[in-house]
Amino acid sequence: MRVLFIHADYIEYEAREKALKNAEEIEKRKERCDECLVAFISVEEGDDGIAPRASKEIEEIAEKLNVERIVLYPYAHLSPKLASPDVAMKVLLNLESILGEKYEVCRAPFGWYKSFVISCKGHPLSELSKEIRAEGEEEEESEALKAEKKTTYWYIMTPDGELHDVSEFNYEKYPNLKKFVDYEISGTRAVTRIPPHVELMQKLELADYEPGSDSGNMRYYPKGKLVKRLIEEYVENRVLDYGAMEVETPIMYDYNHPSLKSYLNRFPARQYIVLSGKDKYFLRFAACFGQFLLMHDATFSYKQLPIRIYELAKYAFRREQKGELVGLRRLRAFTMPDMHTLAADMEQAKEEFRRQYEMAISVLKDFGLELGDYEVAIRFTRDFYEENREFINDLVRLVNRPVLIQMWDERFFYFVLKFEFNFVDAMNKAAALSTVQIDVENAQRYGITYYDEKGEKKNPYILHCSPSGAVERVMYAMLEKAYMDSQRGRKPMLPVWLSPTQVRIIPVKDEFMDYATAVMHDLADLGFRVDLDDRDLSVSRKIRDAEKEWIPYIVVIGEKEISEEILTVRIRGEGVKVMKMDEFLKILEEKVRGYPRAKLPLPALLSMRPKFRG
RNA sequence: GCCACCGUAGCUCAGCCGGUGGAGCGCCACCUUGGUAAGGUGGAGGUCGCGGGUUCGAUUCCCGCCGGUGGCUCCA
Repeated sequence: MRVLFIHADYIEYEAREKALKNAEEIEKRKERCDECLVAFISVEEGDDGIAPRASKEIEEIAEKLNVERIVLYPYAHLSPKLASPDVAMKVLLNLESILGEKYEVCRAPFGWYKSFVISCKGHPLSELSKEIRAEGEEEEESEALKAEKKTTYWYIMTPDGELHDVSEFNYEKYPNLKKFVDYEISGTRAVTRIPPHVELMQKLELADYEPGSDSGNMRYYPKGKLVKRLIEEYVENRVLDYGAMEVETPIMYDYNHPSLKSYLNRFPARQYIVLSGKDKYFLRFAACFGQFLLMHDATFSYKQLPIRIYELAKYAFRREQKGELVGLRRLRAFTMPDMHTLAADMEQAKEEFRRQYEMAISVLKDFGLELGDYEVAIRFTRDFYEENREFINDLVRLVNRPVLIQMWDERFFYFVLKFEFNFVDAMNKAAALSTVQIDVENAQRYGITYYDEKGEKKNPYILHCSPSGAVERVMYAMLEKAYMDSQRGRKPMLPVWLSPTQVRIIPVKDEFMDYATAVMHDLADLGFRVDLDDRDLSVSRKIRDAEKEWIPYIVVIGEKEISEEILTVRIRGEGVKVMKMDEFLKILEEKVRGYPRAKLPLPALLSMRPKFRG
């Protein structure tokens, strides 16, 4: 709430005409008040419960000025983020009644165009403005947080189903789990350097900051765009194979939509707001809304369940705090594969949960991320655990390693069970990748129903699943992992199917260019991403550049290769090997089989490529 | 959002206590035709993040803003 205070000799105002359709009805159009404190007030978003606090602030000033009369004057122009009229009205009425106990209060009518004349006293304290923060809201939030902390229990569960105290567990064999636990519970951080993946995303010309946009909205260079698209395609294929139906839903939603509103209000507002004329919309922060609204209108029966729908939320928007944004790890606009499964009952929900858990493991594996690169967290309510011990144990047994468990006495969120796979990066920070949750709340909130055996309407359980997590975050994890590999003396690289250039051809002299070009075309025709370094540079220099690009296969072509019809291939991380073309093709084919394919994202001749970054 | 640090050529960075700026890489030209991580010579390129202030004079000092990074908070 923003308030402009004027200590006045008098104020006169007159309501002229309605500014809002639902302006309040008034009896007396004209008012005058002498020797008073006038408070021009803008009620802002989130001010719902602010009246008691605001009245204290106003009283304080009134006391200092020693006035008996207070004028509450609704004045919208102090703030760009006004509360809705009904909220503002409520707050003003509240203020009026609280202040009315001690002061004579005039309240100027709400929702009218008014003319006014004011005489300001002009002494040092006679004019001041104040921003009264909706601390009530913050308190509530921290109360909820405190409550969560009070009734949260942390354990490590071993594959035998045993729960161990987090502080007593022996982490010797699981250093990453230790890092993850520390990060989760105490939030330990002790590093001061640019995250490795940020330097890499720039150096490899994958992605970069875009200062022309809002922070946390990235640009992708051709190579980065390719990698991103391949990841998206891959996840999409997996989800469709799993049985999901792809849909597309809007990226913005009515701020005042009833079901959406109650969902939004459960959390501190972190939305991007879009104004369309006078109407307010928020940008989606996940694909949930669109899919829920869509399923609300669908008709289906228990025989069709489970039903799975999927969308690649490009983008999902979250206006994270400035200080939280980092490279590709935490963004304000990101790409989220989001699948929702409607399940008839808890048994079916559990069955799906388990299958999706396994799918997530397999998906990450194809990005080169293995158990141990990431740690498993499983979170649930105590009730759920009591009824499903064996089910939980089974999840831990499946990964065959200790898992972080968080258990709540009460349900704070919309889910009763959730898992995440948390990647532990080079700076010992953790970031969630895959996740699945069993939602027991939103089917009701959105009025999603199916017909059961008796023909009665029932709310299904809803599973939220992102088998990979945000696409940008997958890129982040791959780059961080590559960096950690290089620290251990291994050559950093992306999986071959994701490498922007899979094969680089380097002719030893200009005269071999025709032959080299022919080799390039042979490979390209088979769907591999091949390019050719035709620049006027030494062979070793070209090799160096290719290595810096993490190219998995470098083929040098000279006299020997041409006369003997062989290929000399420098395989990343393995060394130089001489082979026949068909042998090379076999190796390549094996590396990309089953993965999405795409064309080279840049001109095939290196001499034709711009430099996007240094 | 709060606190701290940083912002000099496309990139990475040097520039002491105020007197209008340098290197390497990259780019362009020429020479060089090369065999598995940098061949040589020359040239172009800068409102020193933006806006104010102090000063005869500011890249340098002060304030504000923007952007990046780290910490706190947060992470539906």
